[in-house]
Amino acid sequence: MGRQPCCDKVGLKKGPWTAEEDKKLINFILTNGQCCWRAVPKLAGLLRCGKSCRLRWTNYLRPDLKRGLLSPYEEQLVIDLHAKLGNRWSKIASNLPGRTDNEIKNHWNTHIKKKLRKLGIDPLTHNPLSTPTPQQPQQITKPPPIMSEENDHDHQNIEEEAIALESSDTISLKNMATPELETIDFCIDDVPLIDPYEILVPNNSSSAATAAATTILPSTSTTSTATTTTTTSSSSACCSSSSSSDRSSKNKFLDQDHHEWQFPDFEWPGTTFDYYNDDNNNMGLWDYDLSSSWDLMIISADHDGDSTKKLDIVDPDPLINYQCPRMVFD
DNA sequence: AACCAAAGCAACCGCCCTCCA
DNA sequence: TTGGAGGGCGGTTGCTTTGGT
Repeated sequence: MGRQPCCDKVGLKKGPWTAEEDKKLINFILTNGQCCWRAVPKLAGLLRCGKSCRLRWTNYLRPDLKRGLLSPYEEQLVIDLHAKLGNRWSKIASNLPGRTDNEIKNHWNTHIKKKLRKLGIDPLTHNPLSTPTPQQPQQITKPPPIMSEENDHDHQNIEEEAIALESSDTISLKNMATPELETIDFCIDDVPLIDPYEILVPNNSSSAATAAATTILPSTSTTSTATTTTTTSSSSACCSSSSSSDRSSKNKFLDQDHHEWQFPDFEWPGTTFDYYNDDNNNMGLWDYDLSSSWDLMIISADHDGDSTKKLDIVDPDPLINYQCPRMVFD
């Protein structure tokens, strides 16, 4: 008995995603959460395979993704993890918040492989290709800690995993949670892969992506702490876009008459999809200015006069005062 | 300016694993 | 226990961009 294809491919669109398709998918996921990818294209009005939708979301549209090149630190971490785990990109990616397995895999194939070969290292075995390279421990400036409360748990996992990986010869990631910049001994096969001038000095104001991932929409919880789930608990987020505490009658997204969630149809800030057109190819829709993007989205929906939309923005500033459900991303 | 090759990366393919009835 | 469904994962493809001539 043959295995059924993941979907009926007849009439389905393939190839690059358009802005319109992205918008539909984002709209759908934000409204309904992630659930049953096979059903997503139909429900979202997309002529795509469910698998394609999932990949597009996880690899490109997810709000907690970092964009842009891997930092030297991340690159080094990838190399070390690859030495231990091999081509298990998802495992490697799980140690790099905001990075996807696909992204890391691509980066490995296009950049790191070459870099290692240039240095006389076999990218497969991590052993010298022919003539051994003189080995020196190198120091690398560690990145700014990701210490917002909502991803504390995530961070803790990363730290634990990193420490677990810390065998005799590799990375010391202890004290990652320390807010001050430190240098740590960083010895991956003791091959210096970066020059000192290549080391980025992290900005303690925290990464934009981290900030973006921090609070997508504020919780209606009465506590002042904005909490967001970690990026790994996919099952808990399935088909849920809010926590139980969010489901209070005070929630402005809750249709009081029908007891249903009402989300606005929204337009992304800008006339066309600005997130495709950033100058640096680094700042995506979800990056630094995410909260303001959502701000615009909410305000826009609020002002378009559509009575079916249940937004009731009382205090647009600060954003934390908005009465809207917390979106759970993973 | 035009052409070509190489590089980069998003997306696809198909196998594998896990869950559940 | 078994088989189907759903999703995850790694490898590969092919389109787009970039750089060189």
